[in-house]
Amino acid sequence: MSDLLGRLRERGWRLTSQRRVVAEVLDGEHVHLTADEVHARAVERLPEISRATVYNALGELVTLGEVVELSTDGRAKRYDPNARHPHHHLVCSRCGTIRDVHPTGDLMTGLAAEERFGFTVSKVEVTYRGLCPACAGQDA
Amino acid sequence: MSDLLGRLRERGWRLTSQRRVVAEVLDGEHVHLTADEVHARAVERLPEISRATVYNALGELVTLGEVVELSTDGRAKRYDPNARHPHHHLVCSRCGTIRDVHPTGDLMTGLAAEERFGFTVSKVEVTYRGLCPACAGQDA
DNA sequence: ATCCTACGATGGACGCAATCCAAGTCAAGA
DNA sequence: TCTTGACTTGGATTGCGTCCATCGTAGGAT
Repeated sequence: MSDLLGRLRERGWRLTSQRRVVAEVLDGEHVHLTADEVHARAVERLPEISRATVYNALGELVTLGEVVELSTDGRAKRYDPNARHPHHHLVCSRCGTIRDVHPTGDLMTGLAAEERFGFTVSKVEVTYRGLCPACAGQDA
Repeated sequence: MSDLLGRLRERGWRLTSQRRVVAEVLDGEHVHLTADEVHARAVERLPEISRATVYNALGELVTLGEVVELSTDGRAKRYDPNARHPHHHLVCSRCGTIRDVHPTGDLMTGLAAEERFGFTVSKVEVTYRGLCPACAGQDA
């Protein structure tokens, strides 16, 4: 994120206290909050902020390319602020913990031309699934 | 799917007319129906089948490993019957069309040990995104 | 062929995530 | 300071999925 607020202002984003708080909450590595979690943290700083506003701000940040939306389980979407440094995800199948990962190699070349069905392919998302150390520890 | 019903019977699956219809609807390549779409098609053959039953049957087929659940867009989950032949997906960003693809290369080796955060990684899902020929055709 | 019974089906109520909307509020340029 | 269009609000609404009490039935036993 670093100078997210500066970049947004340059793009003509009207800077309200609500938007500022949402952007501040979404800062750091391995941050993958749901909209409700973002709202809960935003409320700590700005008690009257509404859910609708959080949804609006998140949607705009996604459109602007500053945040990526993840749906790793069919439940609530999660918002990842690390959009400026492309990466993939490692997800615990039991507890849902998510880590950012940076696999090596060109993932794009694996898909042969005759397997593209005429699509113009523009990006690849990779999700590794398994058990995190804590969940692998507990038997069963 | 081929002899899905036979395999299910061997596993002690009680074969009801409802389950048979759900299994029949989920047959073929590049089939990625939502639960509601499965229900709609099932109703054509068995008018009184309920949505709850379709959800139950789909959930069981997923547990049995005969069908995989996809959430490519955060909207309704989709059900892919091709679970016995592992594959990945190519999704149109505009219309949502999904094709099965089989990329070459070992996707697992790309993830360095120090990038695994102690996880025991058991599978990898790859989603290619882009525009299908029809959507790329229309300008805008 | 018939009976039994445990497992499956039903459908309406419920819950969660997300979106919509009309009315009120405010950031930022003049 | 004023003005205005963009933003915020919260309650209603929608979409997707699950739950649950009741009814029905597949398939083994006789």
